[in-house]
Amino acid sequence: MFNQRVKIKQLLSGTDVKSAVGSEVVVMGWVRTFRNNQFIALNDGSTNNNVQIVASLGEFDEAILKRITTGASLKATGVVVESLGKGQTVEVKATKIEILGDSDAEKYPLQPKKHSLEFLREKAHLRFRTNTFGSVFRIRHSLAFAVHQFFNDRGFLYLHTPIITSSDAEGAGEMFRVTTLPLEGAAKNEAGEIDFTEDFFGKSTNLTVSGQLEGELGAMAFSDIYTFGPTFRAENSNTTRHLAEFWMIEPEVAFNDLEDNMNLAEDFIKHLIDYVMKHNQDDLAFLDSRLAEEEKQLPTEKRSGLGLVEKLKFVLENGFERITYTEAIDILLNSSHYKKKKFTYDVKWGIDLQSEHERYLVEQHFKKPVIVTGYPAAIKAFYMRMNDGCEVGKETVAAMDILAPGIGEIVGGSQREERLDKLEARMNEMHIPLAEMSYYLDTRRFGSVPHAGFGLGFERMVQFVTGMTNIRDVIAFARTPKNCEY
RNA sequence: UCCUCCUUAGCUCAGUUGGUUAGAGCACAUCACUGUUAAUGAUGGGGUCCUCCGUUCAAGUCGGAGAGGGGGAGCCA
Repeated sequence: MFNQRVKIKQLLSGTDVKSAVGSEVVVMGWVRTFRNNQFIALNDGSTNNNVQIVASLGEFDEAILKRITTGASLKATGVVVESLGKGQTVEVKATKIEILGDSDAEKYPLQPKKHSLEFLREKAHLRFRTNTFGSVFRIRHSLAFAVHQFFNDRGFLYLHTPIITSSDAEGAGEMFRVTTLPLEGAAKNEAGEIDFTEDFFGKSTNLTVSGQLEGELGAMAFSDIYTFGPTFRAENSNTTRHLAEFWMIEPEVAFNDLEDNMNLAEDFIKHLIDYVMKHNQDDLAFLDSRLAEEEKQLPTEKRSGLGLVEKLKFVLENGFERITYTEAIDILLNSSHYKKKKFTYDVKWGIDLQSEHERYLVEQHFKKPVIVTGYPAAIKAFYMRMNDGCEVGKETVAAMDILAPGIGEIVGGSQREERLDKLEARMNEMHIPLAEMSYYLDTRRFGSVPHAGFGLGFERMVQFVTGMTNIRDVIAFARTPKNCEY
Protein backbone atom coordinates (compact mmCIF):
# COMPACT_ATOMS: atom_id res chain seq x y z
CA MET A 1 0.00 0.00 0.00
CA PHE A 2 1.34 3.39 -1.01
CA ASN A 3 -0.70 5.64 1.21
CA GLN A 4 0.27 5.03 4.82
CA ARG A 5 0.89 8.64 5.54
CA VAL A 6 -0.27 10.66 8.48
CA LYS A 7 -2.13 13.85 7.66
CA ILE A 8 -0.30 16.95 8.76
CA LYS A 9 -3.31 18.26 10.64
CA GLN A 10 -3.44 15.07 12.67
CA LEU A 11 0.29 15.06 13.25
CA LEU A 12 0.31 18.62 14.57
CA SER A 13 -2.95 18.72 16.46
CA GLY A 14 -3.04 15.70 18.73
CA THR A 15 -4.22 16.43 22.26
CA ASP A 16 -0.61 16.12 23.33
CA VAL A 17 1.51 16.81 20.29
CA LYS A 18 4.62 15.70 22.06
CA SER A 19 3.20 12.22 22.63
CA ALA A 20 4.09 11.48 19.01
CA VAL A 21 7.76 12.13 19.69
CA GLY A 22 9.87 9.14 18.87
CA SER A 23 7.44 7.50 16.45
CA GLU A 24 8.25 6.99 12.81
CA VAL A 25 5.88 8.69 10.37
CA VAL A 26 5.36 9.12 6.66
CA VAL A 27 4.10 12.51 5.50
CA MET A 28 3.29 13.61 1.97
CA GLY A 29 2.56 17.02 0.64
CA TRP A 30 3.73 20.03 -1.29
CA VAL A 31 6.75 22.15 -0.43
CA ARG A 32 5.91 25.66 0.71
CA THR A 33 9.48 26.79 1.41
CA PHE A 34 12.88 25.18 1.68
CA ARG A 35 15.10 27.14 4.04
CA ASN A 36 18.77 26.93 4.63
CA ASN A 37 19.08 23.80 2.52
CA GLN A 38 17.77 21.90 5.56
CA PHE A 39 14.26 22.89 6.55
CA ILE A 40 11.28 21.96 4.43
CA ALA A 41 7.90 23.50 5.22
CA LEU A 42 5.51 20.85 3.96
CA ASN A 43 1.75 21.29 3.52
CA ASP A 44 -0.91 18.77 2.51
CA GLY A 45 -3.99 20.99 2.59
CA SER A 46 -5.42 19.49 5.77
CA THR A 47 -4.46 22.64 7.64
CA ASN A 48 -2.59 25.88 7.04
CA ASN A 49 0.07 24.74 9.45
CA ASN A 50 3.10 23.24 7.79
CA VAL A 51 5.11 20.42 9.22
CA GLN A 52 8.84 21.10 9.26
CA ILE A 53 10.84 18.30 7.69
CA VAL A 54 14.49 18.46 8.67
CA ALA A 55 16.96 17.20 6.12
CA SER A 56 20.14 17.25 8.18
CA LEU A 57 23.22 18.60 6.44
CA GLY A 58 25.31 16.02 4.69
CA GLU A 59 22.74 13.22 4.98
CA PHE A 60 21.05 13.74 1.63
CA ASP A 61 22.29 13.75 -1.93
CA GLU A 62 22.77 17.14 -3.49
CA ALA A 63 20.71 15.83 -6.43
CA ILE A 64 17.66 15.30 -4.20
CA LEU A 65 18.06 18.60 -2.36
CA LYS A 66 18.12 20.45 -5.70
CA ARG A 67 14.68 19.11 -6.48
CA ILE A 68 13.10 20.33 -3.23
CA THR A 69 11.61 23.49 -4.64
CA THR A 70 8.50 25.51 -3.87
CA GLY A 71 5.50 23.58 -5.20
CA ALA A 72 7.24 20.21 -5.55
CA SER A 73 5.50 17.22 -3.99
CA LEU A 74 7.31 14.73 -1.84
CA LYS A 75 7.08 11.81 0.50
CA ALA A 76 9.13 12.12 3.66
CA THR A 77 9.80 9.30 6.09
CA GLY A 78 11.28 10.16 9.44
CA VAL A 79 11.04 10.33 13.19
CA VAL A 80 8.97 12.86 15.10
CA VAL A 81 11.28 14.89 17.35
CA GLU A 82 10.94 17.88 19.61
CA SER A 83 11.98 20.91 17.61
CA LEU A 84 15.21 22.71 18.36
CA GLY A 85 13.90 25.74 16.52
CA LYS A 86 11.30 28.19 17.76
CA GLY A 87 8.48 28.04 15.23
CA GLN A 88 7.07 24.64 16.11
CA THR A 89 6.93 22.16 18.98
CA VAL A 90 7.65 19.05 16.94
CA GLU A 91 9.20 18.37 13.56
CA VAL A 92 10.08 15.36 11.46
CA LYS A 93 13.74 14.43 11.19
CA ALA A 94 13.85 12.83 7.78
CA THR A 95 15.48 9.50 7.13
CA LYS A 96 14.24 9.29 3.57
CA ILE A 97 12.91 11.86 1.11
CA GLU A 98 11.29 10.86 -2.17
CA ILE A 99 10.34 13.48 -4.73
CA LEU A 100 6.90 12.58 -6.06
CA GLY A 101 6.61 15.43 -8.53
CA ASP A 102 9.12 18.11 -9.49
CA SER A 103 8.19 21.76 -9.74
CA ASP A 104 10.38 24.00 -11.86
CA ALA A 105 11.03 26.88 -9.49
CA GLU A 106 11.56 29.27 -12.36
CA LYS A 107 8.15 28.54 -13.83
CA TYR A 108 6.00 27.83 -10.76
CA PRO A 109 3.86 30.94 -10.35
CA LEU A 110 3.44 30.88 -6.58
CA GLN A 111 6.28 32.15 -4.47
CA PRO A 112 6.83 32.14 -0.73
CA LYS A 113 5.51 35.67 -0.41
CA LYS A 114 2.28 37.60 -0.41
CA HIS A 115 0.41 37.59 -3.69
CA SER A 116 -2.50 39.81 -4.59
CA LEU A 117 -5.95 38.22 -4.71
CA GLU A 118 -6.29 39.55 -8.26
CA PHE A 119 -3.16 37.69 -9.33
CA LEU A 120 -4.30 34.50 -7.62
CA ARG A 121 -7.72 34.80 -9.22
CA GLU A 122 -5.99 34.37 -12.57
CA LYS A 123 -4.19 31.33 -11.19
CA ALA A 124 -7.35 29.80 -9.75
CA HIS A 125 -6.10 26.27 -10.28
CA LEU A 126 -3.09 26.84 -8.02
CA ARG A 127 -4.48 29.27 -5.48
CA PHE A 128 -5.81 26.40 -3.36
CA ARG A 129 -2.20 25.96 -2.30
CA THR A 130 -2.10 29.32 -0.54
CA ASN A 131 -3.02 29.87 3.09
CA THR A 132 -5.83 32.26 2.31
CA PHE A 133 -7.60 30.00 -0.15
CA GLY A 134 -6.80 26.92 1.90
CA SER A 135 -8.71 28.50 4.78
CA VAL A 136 -11.53 29.81 2.60
CA PHE A 137 -12.22 26.47 0.96
CA ARG A 138 -11.97 24.44 4.15
CA ILE A 139 -14.51 26.82 5.65
CA ARG A 140 -16.68 26.56 2.54
CA HIS A 141 -16.66 22.80 2.98
CA SER A 142 -17.63 23.11 6.64
CA LEU A 143 -20.47 25.44 5.79
CA ALA A 144 -21.82 23.02 3.18
CA PHE A 145 -21.70 20.21 5.70
CA ALA A 146 -23.37 22.37 8.34
CA VAL A 147 -26.20 23.18 5.91
CA HIS A 148 -27.10 19.51 5.60
CA GLN A 149 -26.62 18.91 9.30
CA PHE A 150 -28.94 21.75 10.26
CA PHE A 151 -31.80 20.60 8.07
CA ASN A 152 -31.27 16.90 8.66
CA ASP A 153 -31.42 17.45 12.42
CA ARG A 154 -34.77 19.19 11.98
CA GLY A 155 -36.32 16.46 9.83
CA PHE A 156 -36.12 18.29 6.52
CA LEU A 157 -35.95 16.33 3.27
CA TYR A 158 -33.18 17.24 0.84
CA LEU A 159 -35.00 17.63 -2.47
CA HIS A 160 -32.98 17.64 -5.68
CA THR A 161 -34.75 20.10 -7.91
CA PRO A 162 -33.86 20.08 -11.61
CA ILE A 163 -31.02 22.05 -13.16
CA ILE A 164 -32.75 22.22 -16.54
CA THR A 165 -36.20 23.77 -16.46
CA SER A 166 -38.86 24.75 -18.93
CA SER A 167 -40.35 27.33 -16.64
CA ASP A 168 -39.53 30.89 -17.65
CA ALA A 169 -42.07 32.55 -15.42
CA GLU A 170 -40.03 32.84 -12.24
CA GLY A 171 -38.84 36.29 -13.10
CA ALA A 172 -35.71 35.88 -11.04
CA GLY A 173 -33.45 37.07 -13.81
CA GLU A 174 -32.07 36.45 -17.26
CA MET A 175 -31.67 32.77 -18.07
CA PHE A 176 -29.12 30.65 -19.91
CA ARG A 177 -30.75 28.78 -22.76
CA VAL A 178 -30.26 25.03 -22.97
CA THR A 179 -30.55 23.66 -26.48
CA THR A 180 -29.16 21.09 -28.89
CA LEU A 181 -30.40 23.02 -31.91
CA PRO A 182 -27.67 24.19 -34.31
CA LEU A 183 -26.74 27.87 -34.04
CA GLU A 184 -27.10 28.19 -37.81
CA GLY A 185 -30.06 26.93 -39.79
CA ALA A 186 -32.33 25.92 -36.90
CA ALA A 187 -35.86 25.09 -38.07
CA LYS A 188 -38.27 28.02 -37.93
CA ASN A 189 -42.03 28.10 -37.56
CA GLU A 190 -44.47 30.05 -39.74
CA ALA A 191 -43.89 33.22 -37.77
CA GLY A 192 -40.17 33.00 -38.50
CA GLU A 193 -39.28 32.14 -34.91
CA ILE A 194 -37.04 29.25 -33.95
CA ASP A 195 -39.12 26.07 -33.74
CA PHE A 196 -38.38 24.59 -30.35
CA THR A 197 -40.61 21.57 -30.98
CA GLU A 198 -37.53 20.34 -32.89
CA ASP A 199 -35.31 20.86 -29.82
CA PHE A 200 -34.16 18.09 -27.46
CA PHE A 201 -37.03 18.51 -25.02
CA GLY A 202 -39.51 19.58 -27.67
CA LYS A 203 -39.76 22.98 -26.01
CA SER A 204 -37.63 25.91 -24.97
CA THR A 205 -35.52 25.11 -21.91
CA ASN A 206 -33.14 26.97 -19.61
CA LEU A 207 -30.82 26.51 -16.67
CA THR A 208 -32.64 27.03 -13.40
CA VAL A 209 -32.63 30.42 -11.70
CA SER A 210 -34.25 29.04 -8.55
CA GLY A 211 -35.53 25.73 -7.20
CA GLN A 212 -38.27 27.43 -5.23
CA LEU A 213 -41.32 26.56 -7.32
CA GLU A 214 -40.34 22.89 -7.42
CA GLY A 215 -39.47 23.18 -3.73
CA GLU A 216 -43.01 24.29 -2.97
CA LEU A 217 -44.32 21.18 -4.72
CA GLY A 218 -42.14 19.07 -2.41
CA ALA A 219 -43.21 20.94 0.70
CA MET A 220 -46.85 20.20 -0.17
CA ALA A 221 -46.08 16.53 0.49
CA PHE A 222 -43.08 16.29 2.82
CA SER A 223 -43.89 19.40 4.87
CA ASP A 224 -40.26 20.44 5.27
CA ILE A 225 -37.81 20.36 2.40
CA TYR A 226 -34.68 22.17 1.33
CA THR A 227 -32.70 22.38 -1.86
CA PHE A 228 -28.98 23.04 -2.10
CA GLY A 229 -27.60 23.23 -5.58
CA PRO A 230 -26.19 25.33 -8.38
CA THR A 231 -28.23 28.19 -9.79
CA PHE A 232 -27.63 30.21 -12.93
CA ARG A 233 -28.29 33.83 -13.80
CA ALA A 234 -27.32 35.30 -17.16
CA GLU A 235 -27.39 38.85 -15.83
CA ASN A 236 -24.57 41.11 -16.97
CA SER A 237 -23.63 41.83 -13.37
CA ASN A 238 -20.05 42.84 -12.65
CA THR A 239 -19.86 43.21 -8.91
CA THR A 240 -18.09 41.72 -5.91
CA ARG A 241 -21.27 39.84 -4.93
CA HIS A 242 -22.70 38.33 -8.13
CA LEU A 243 -21.86 35.17 -10.04
CA ALA A 244 -23.42 33.67 -13.16
CA GLU A 245 -23.21 30.24 -11.49
CA PHE A 246 -23.72 30.14 -7.75
CA TRP A 247 -25.04 27.81 -5.08
CA MET A 248 -28.25 28.49 -3.27
CA ILE A 249 -30.03 26.94 -0.32
CA GLU A 250 -33.81 27.13 -0.44
CA PRO A 251 -35.88 25.67 2.38
CA GLU A 252 -39.63 25.52 1.90
CA VAL A 253 -41.85 24.73 4.87
CA ALA A 254 -45.54 23.88 4.95
CA PHE A 255 -47.56 25.37 7.84
CA ASN A 256 -44.96 28.12 8.43
CA ASP A 257 -45.90 31.78 8.41
CA LEU A 258 -43.58 34.72 7.94
CA GLU A 259 -42.47 34.81 11.55
CA ASP A 260 -41.68 31.08 11.54
CA ASN A 261 -39.75 31.73 8.37
CA MET A 262 -37.68 34.49 9.97
CA ASN A 263 -36.97 32.34 12.99
CA LEU A 264 -35.83 29.50 10.76
CA ALA A 265 -33.56 31.75 8.72
CA GLU A 266 -31.99 33.34 11.78
CA ASP A 267 -31.43 29.97 13.47
CA PHE A 268 -29.98 28.64 10.24
CA ILE A 269 -27.47 31.44 9.80
CA LYS A 270 -26.44 31.21 13.42
CA HIS A 271 -25.98 27.46 13.16
CA LEU A 272 -23.67 27.89 10.17
CA ILE A 273 -21.57 30.47 11.99
CA ASP A 274 -21.49 28.42 15.16
CA TYR A 275 -20.39 25.31 13.30
CA VAL A 276 -17.47 27.06 11.62
CA MET A 277 -16.40 28.74 14.85
CA LYS A 278 -16.25 25.32 16.49
CA HIS A 279 -14.62 23.40 13.65
CA ASN A 280 -12.40 25.87 11.80
CA GLN A 281 -10.71 27.83 14.58
CA ASP A 282 -7.29 27.84 12.91
CA ASP A 283 -8.66 28.93 9.57
CA LEU A 284 -10.78 31.68 11.11
CA ALA A 285 -7.81 32.87 13.14
CA PHE A 286 -5.71 33.03 9.99
CA LEU A 287 -8.35 34.97 8.06
CA ASP A 288 -8.91 37.21 11.07
CA SER A 289 -5.27 38.24 11.23
CA ARG A 290 -5.11 38.56 7.47
CA LEU A 291 -8.02 40.99 7.55
CA ALA A 292 -6.59 42.86 10.52
CA GLU A 293 -3.41 43.36 8.55
CA GLU A 294 -5.37 44.62 5.59
CA GLU A 295 -7.36 46.97 7.80
CA LYS A 296 -4.15 48.62 8.94
CA GLN A 297 -3.62 49.82 5.39
CA LEU A 298 -7.00 51.54 5.35
CA PRO A 299 -7.75 55.05 6.56
CA THR A 300 -9.37 55.05 10.01
CA GLU A 301 -12.87 55.93 8.80
CA LYS A 302 -12.94 52.93 6.47
CA ARG A 303 -12.02 50.40 9.14
CA SER A 304 -14.79 48.14 10.32
CA GLY A 305 -13.82 48.27 13.99
CA LEU A 306 -14.66 44.63 14.64
CA GLY A 307 -12.33 41.77 13.81
CA LEU A 308 -13.69 38.82 11.85
CA VAL A 309 -14.07 36.49 14.82
CA GLU A 310 -15.47 39.31 16.96
CA LYS A 311 -18.01 40.06 14.25
CA LEU A 312 -19.14 36.42 14.01
CA LYS A 313 -19.38 36.17 17.76
CA PHE A 314 -21.43 39.33 17.91
CA VAL A 315 -23.86 38.05 15.27
CA LEU A 316 -24.17 34.77 17.12
CA GLU A 317 -24.95 36.39 20.45
CA ASN A 318 -27.40 39.05 19.30
CA GLY A 319 -30.86 38.81 17.79
CA PHE A 320 -31.27 40.12 14.29
CA GLU A 321 -33.11 43.43 14.19
CA ARG A 322 -36.61 42.98 12.73
CA ILE A 323 -38.32 45.95 11.14
CA THR A 324 -40.99 46.53 8.53
CA TYR A 325 -40.28 48.14 5.23
CA THR A 326 -42.39 51.12 6.31
CA GLU A 327 -40.28 51.50 9.48
CA ALA A 328 -37.13 51.24 7.40
CA ILE A 329 -38.30 54.08 5.17
CA ASP A 330 -39.07 56.19 8.26
CA ILE A 331 -35.63 55.54 9.73
CA LEU A 332 -34.01 56.56 6.46
CA LEU A 333 -36.16 59.70 6.15
CA ASN A 334 -35.31 60.75 9.70
CA SER A 335 -31.61 60.07 9.39
CA SER A 336 -29.12 62.91 9.39
CA HIS A 337 -27.61 61.14 6.40
CA TYR A 338 -30.83 61.82 4.48
CA LYS A 339 -31.20 65.33 5.77
CA LYS A 340 -27.67 66.13 4.65
CA LYS A 341 -28.65 64.75 1.22
CA LYS A 342 -25.95 62.12 1.31
CA PHE A 343 -28.05 59.46 -0.43
CA THR A 344 -27.73 59.31 -4.20
CA TYR A 345 -31.20 57.81 -4.56
CA ASP A 346 -34.29 59.46 -3.14
CA VAL A 347 -36.16 57.82 -0.29
CA LYS A 348 -39.93 57.50 -0.28
CA TRP A 349 -42.47 54.77 0.38
CA GLY A 350 -42.67 52.50 -2.63
CA ILE A 351 -39.03 52.51 -3.73
CA ASP A 352 -36.94 49.39 -3.69
CA LEU A 353 -34.23 49.84 -1.07
CA GLN A 354 -30.95 50.68 -2.78
CA SER A 355 -27.59 49.29 -1.70
CA GLU A 356 -26.74 52.58 0.00
CA HIS A 357 -29.99 52.43 2.00
CA GLU A 358 -29.42 48.85 3.07
CA ARG A 359 -25.85 49.67 4.05
CA TYR A 360 -27.01 52.62 6.11
CA LEU A 361 -29.56 50.55 7.99
CA VAL A 362 -27.19 47.67 8.67
CA GLU A 363 -23.82 49.35 9.08
CA GLN A 364 -24.70 52.79 10.47
CA HIS A 365 -28.06 52.57 12.20
CA PHE A 366 -28.39 49.09 13.70
CA LYS A 367 -24.83 47.80 13.29
CA LYS A 368 -26.05 44.20 13.03
CA PRO A 369 -28.03 41.98 10.65
CA VAL A 370 -31.47 43.36 9.91
CA ILE A 371 -34.60 41.57 8.70
CA VAL A 372 -36.89 43.82 6.70
CA THR A 373 -40.47 42.62 6.20
CA GLY A 374 -43.60 43.79 4.44
CA TYR A 375 -42.29 45.19 1.19
CA PRO A 376 -44.62 46.93 -1.29
CA ALA A 377 -46.32 44.33 -3.46
CA ALA A 378 -45.43 46.30 -6.58
CA ILE A 379 -41.70 45.56 -6.28
CA LYS A 380 -41.93 41.89 -5.29
CA ALA A 381 -42.59 38.54 -6.97
CA PHE A 382 -46.02 37.11 -7.78
CA TYR A 383 -45.89 34.20 -5.34
CA MET A 384 -45.53 36.32 -2.20
CA ARG A 385 -48.57 36.44 0.07
CA MET A 386 -50.61 39.65 -0.01
CA ASN A 387 -50.96 41.17 3.44
CA ASP A 388 -54.57 41.66 4.48
CA GLY A 389 -56.04 45.02 5.42
CA CYS A 390 -53.59 47.24 3.55
CA GLU A 391 -54.41 50.83 2.71
CA VAL A 392 -55.36 51.09 -0.97
CA GLY A 393 -52.27 51.89 -3.04
CA LYS A 394 -50.04 50.75 -0.21
CA GLU A 395 -50.45 47.00 -0.56
CA THR A 396 -47.63 44.99 0.96
CA VAL A 397 -46.59 41.35 0.81
CA ALA A 398 -45.28 38.98 3.49
CA ALA A 399 -41.72 39.19 2.21
CA MET A 400 -38.53 39.28 4.24
CA ASP A 401 -34.97 40.13 3.32
CA ILE A 402 -32.05 39.61 5.64
CA LEU A 403 -29.38 42.24 5.20
CA ALA A 404 -25.88 41.52 6.44
CA PRO A 405 -23.06 43.98 7.09
CA GLY A 406 -20.68 44.19 4.15
CA ILE A 407 -22.71 41.85 1.97
CA GLY A 408 -26.16 43.34 1.67
CA GLU A 409 -28.99 40.96 0.94
CA ILE A 410 -27.97 37.48 2.06
CA VAL A 411 -31.46 35.98 2.32
CA GLY A 412 -34.62 36.72 0.40
CA GLY A 413 -37.82 34.95 1.34
CA SER A 414 -41.52 35.18 1.94
CA GLN A 415 -44.68 33.52 3.07
CA ARG A 416 -46.22 32.25 -0.15
CA GLU A 417 -49.69 33.09 -1.43
CA GLU A 418 -51.69 29.96 -0.69
CA ARG A 419 -55.12 31.34 -1.75
CA LEU A 420 -55.81 30.31 -5.33
CA ASP A 421 -58.03 33.26 -6.27
CA LYS A 422 -55.56 35.84 -4.95
CA LEU A 423 -52.63 34.09 -6.59
CA GLU A 424 -54.36 33.91 -9.97
CA ALA A 425 -55.40 37.54 -9.77
CA ARG A 426 -51.82 38.56 -9.03
CA MET A 427 -50.42 36.44 -11.85
CA ASN A 428 -52.87 37.94 -14.32
CA GLU A 429 -51.88 41.41 -13.16
CA MET A 430 -48.24 40.57 -13.79
CA HIS A 431 -48.96 38.91 -17.15
CA ILE A 432 -47.75 35.49 -16.08
CA PRO A 433 -49.33 32.77 -18.28
CA LEU A 434 -51.51 30.67 -15.98
CA ALA A 435 -51.67 27.76 -18.40
CA GLU A 436 -47.92 27.17 -18.24
CA MET A 437 -48.01 27.33 -14.44
CA SER A 438 -50.92 24.94 -14.06
CA TYR A 439 -48.76 22.35 -12.30
CA TYR A 440 -47.78 24.97 -9.72
CA LEU A 441 -51.35 26.13 -9.20
CA ASP A 442 -52.37 22.54 -8.48
CA THR A 443 -50.70 22.94 -5.06
CA ARG A 444 -53.32 25.60 -4.32
CA ARG A 445 -56.14 23.55 -5.84
CA PHE A 446 -55.58 20.38 -3.86
CA GLY A 447 -54.97 20.77 -0.16
CA SER A 448 -53.34 24.17 -0.17
CA VAL A 449 -51.74 25.21 3.13
CA PRO A 450 -49.96 28.29 4.39
CA HIS A 451 -46.25 27.89 3.74
CA ALA A 452 -43.08 29.91 3.59
CA GLY A 453 -39.49 29.66 2.47
CA PHE A 454 -36.38 31.58 1.61
CA GLY A 455 -33.24 31.49 -0.48
CA LEU A 456 -29.78 31.95 0.96
CA GLY A 457 -26.90 32.66 -1.41
CA PHE A 458 -24.25 30.18 -0.32
CA GLU A 459 -21.30 32.19 -1.63
CA ARG A 460 -22.53 35.30 0.17
CA MET A 461 -22.66 33.27 3.36
CA VAL A 462 -19.09 32.10 2.72
CA GLN A 463 -18.11 35.73 2.13
CA PHE A 464 -19.69 36.77 5.39
CA VAL A 465 -17.97 34.05 7.42
CA THR A 466 -14.53 34.37 5.79
CA GLY A 467 -14.55 38.15 5.41
CA MET A 468 -13.55 37.81 1.76
CA THR A 469 -14.75 40.91 -0.04
CA ASN A 470 -14.95 39.52 -3.60
CA ILE A 471 -17.36 36.67 -4.29
CA ARG A 472 -14.98 35.32 -6.96
CA ASP A 473 -12.64 34.37 -4.15
CA VAL A 474 -15.05 32.07 -2.33
CA ILE A 475 -15.99 29.76 -5.22
CA ALA A 476 -13.46 27.41 -6.78
CA PHE A 477 -13.87 28.48 -10.38
CA ALA A 478 -15.91 31.63 -10.77
CA ARG A 479 -18.22 32.15 -13.72
CA THR A 480 -18.82 35.81 -14.40
CA PRO A 481 -19.56 37.80 -17.58
CA LYS A 482 -16.74 37.33 -20.09
CA ASN A 483 -14.93 34.93 -17.80
CA CYS A 484 -15.12 31.14 -17.90
CA GLU A 485 -11.52 29.96 -17.57
CA TYR A 486 -10.75 26.43 -16.45
C1' U B 1 -24.79 48.01 -19.04
C1' C B 2 -23.08 52.81 -16.63
C1' C B 3 -19.31 55.65 -13.63
C1' U B 4 -14.29 55.58 -11.97
C1' C B 5 -9.27 54.05 -11.27
C1' C B 6 -5.34 50.95 -12.92
C1' U B 7 -1.90 48.19 -16.66
C1' U B 8 6.39 49.17 -16.17
C1' A B 9 11.03 42.34 -14.90
C1' G B 10 7.99 35.86 -13.05
C1' C B 11 5.50 38.76 -8.45
C1' U B 12 4.85 43.61 -5.57
C1' C B 13 5.88 48.32 -6.97
C1' A B 14 9.08 53.24 -7.89
C1' G B 15 10.07 56.10 -12.25
C1' U B 16 10.80 63.96 -11.30
C1' U B 17 8.51 69.80 -15.66
C1' G B 18 8.56 64.78 -21.83
C1' G B 19 15.42 64.26 -22.29
C1' U B 20 21.49 59.74 -22.28
C1' U B 21 21.91 52.94 -21.16
C1' A B 22 14.11 52.28 -17.27
C1' G B 23 15.22 51.01 -11.20
C1' A B 24 14.27 48.47 -6.09
C1' G B 25 12.62 44.29 -3.09
C1' C B 26 11.16 39.34 -3.66
C1' A B 27 11.78 35.10 -7.12
C1' C B 28 15.66 32.61 -10.29
C1' A B 29 21.24 31.16 -11.17
C1' U B 30 26.33 30.81 -8.98
C1' C B 31 29.26 31.10 -4.57
C1' A B 32 29.67 31.58 0.80
C1' C B 33 27.35 30.41 5.45
C1' U B 34 24.51 26.61 8.19
C1' G B 35 18.88 25.45 13.65
C1' U B 36 16.29 28.21 9.71
C1' U B 37 10.83 30.31 10.36
C1' A B 38 9.00 34.53 3.60
C1' A B 39 16.99 32.52 6.63
C1' U B 40 21.27 35.69 5.53
C1' G B 41 25.55 37.94 2.57
C1' A B 42 28.00 38.65 -2.29
C1' U B 43 27.71 38.35 -7.58
C1' G B 44 24.82 37.64 -12.00
C1' G B 45 20.92 36.89 -15.77
C1' G B 46 16.09 38.85 -16.66
C1' G B 47 11.92 44.39 -19.98
C1' U B 48 6.88 44.14 -26.63
C1' C B 49 6.98 50.03 -20.20
C1' C B 50 -0.91 46.23 -22.38
C1' U B 51 -2.00 47.18 -28.03
C1' C B 52 -2.69 50.55 -32.07
C1' C B 53 -2.84 55.58 -33.81
C1' G B 54 -1.37 60.61 -32.98
C1' U B 55 1.47 65.24 -30.95
C1' U B 56 6.85 66.23 -30.52
C1' C B 57 13.68 67.10 -32.35
C1' A B 58 12.56 63.46 -28.40
C1' A B 59 7.01 59.53 -25.30
C1' G B 60 7.11 54.64 -19.86
C1' U B 61 5.64 59.98 -19.19
C1' C B 62 1.07 64.06 -23.27
C1' G B 63 -3.75 63.09 -26.45
C1' G B 64 -7.31 59.51 -28.85
C1' A B 65 -9.23 54.56 -29.68
C1' G B 66 -9.19 49.45 -28.17
C1' A B 67 -8.13 45.21 -24.78
C1' G B 68 -7.61 43.30 -19.82
C1' G B 69 -8.17 44.02 -14.54
C1' G B 70 -9.82 46.53 -9.78
C1' G B 71 -13.55 49.42 -7.14
C1' G B 72 -18.53 51.53 -7.17
C1' A B 73 -23.76 51.48 -9.26
C1' G B 74 -28.00 48.90 -11.44
C1' C B 75 -30.23 43.74 -11.33
C1' C B 76 -30.21 40.11 -7.34
C1' A B 77 -28.83 35.60 -3.72
